[in-house]
Amino acid sequence: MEINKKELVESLTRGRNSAKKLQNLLRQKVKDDGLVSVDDLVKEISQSFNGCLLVLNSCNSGELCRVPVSAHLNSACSGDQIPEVYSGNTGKLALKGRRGCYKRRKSIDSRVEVSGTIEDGYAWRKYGQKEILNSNSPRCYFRCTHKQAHGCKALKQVQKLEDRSNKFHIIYFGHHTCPPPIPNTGLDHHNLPNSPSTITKNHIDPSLKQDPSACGAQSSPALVWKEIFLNEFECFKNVGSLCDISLDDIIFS
DNA sequence: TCCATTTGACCATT
DNA sequence: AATGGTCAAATGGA
Repeated sequence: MEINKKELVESLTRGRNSAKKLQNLLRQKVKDDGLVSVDDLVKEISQSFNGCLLVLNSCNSGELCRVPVSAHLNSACSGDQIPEVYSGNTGKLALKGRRGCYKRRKSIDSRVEVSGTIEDGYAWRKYGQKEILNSNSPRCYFRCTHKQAHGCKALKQVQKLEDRSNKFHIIYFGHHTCPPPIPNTGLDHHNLPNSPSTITKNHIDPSLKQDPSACGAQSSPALVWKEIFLNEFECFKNVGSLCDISLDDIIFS
């Protein structure tokens, strides 16, 4: 695999520097004084990772292809503005009058996978399905099963690819704030249902019923960003040629 | 009874 | 007006 390492390092360095600035902003709660805005930093970080991933993807290696999304759902709306509307099934709270008063998601905190399986270990609940124009396959919408229990805002969209590869185009939005899944072992795997959308929280973590508060849902913004970079770094490492780069060389040195 | 899925309707965005 | 994302009632399975 031939990789333009210099270009990668430059792009990662830009991302690191921007991340540091953003981290300082978040830590010190420095208000935007006109020098650098949070939005600019976020955009720069995203573009930096885009550049890296484009270089990596150009190597055409591996079964799994992960690229950032730049063309999906461009909007200035924030997911935080989505009103909390509980399911009619629970009967806890139904803001019927506000139905549809939601905002489309930002594209910045999203990523794409093309994979032969839609299973990722997390428990997802399907909340919608749409026929998409010029596509034979419907798009399915999933949210984290722990959305109500832990306030986890992770979402994903799954659509079968048009070709005959039996692969799926998966778009993830947001990051899990619920407990991570138990790594699959040979013993555990056969206990999981076939469809990830039917994986219940008990399959993932049976202890949740006893201690629903042990989820770490109150992550600080700085920690959330660090988690994002950790995930991306693991992705880079999996490609193979960056094994000689340590995490400390990339992030938060 | 509880929870997940289905699916038509609603509504924001383009 | 078209499109796509989400809601929520209805339904079914465990």
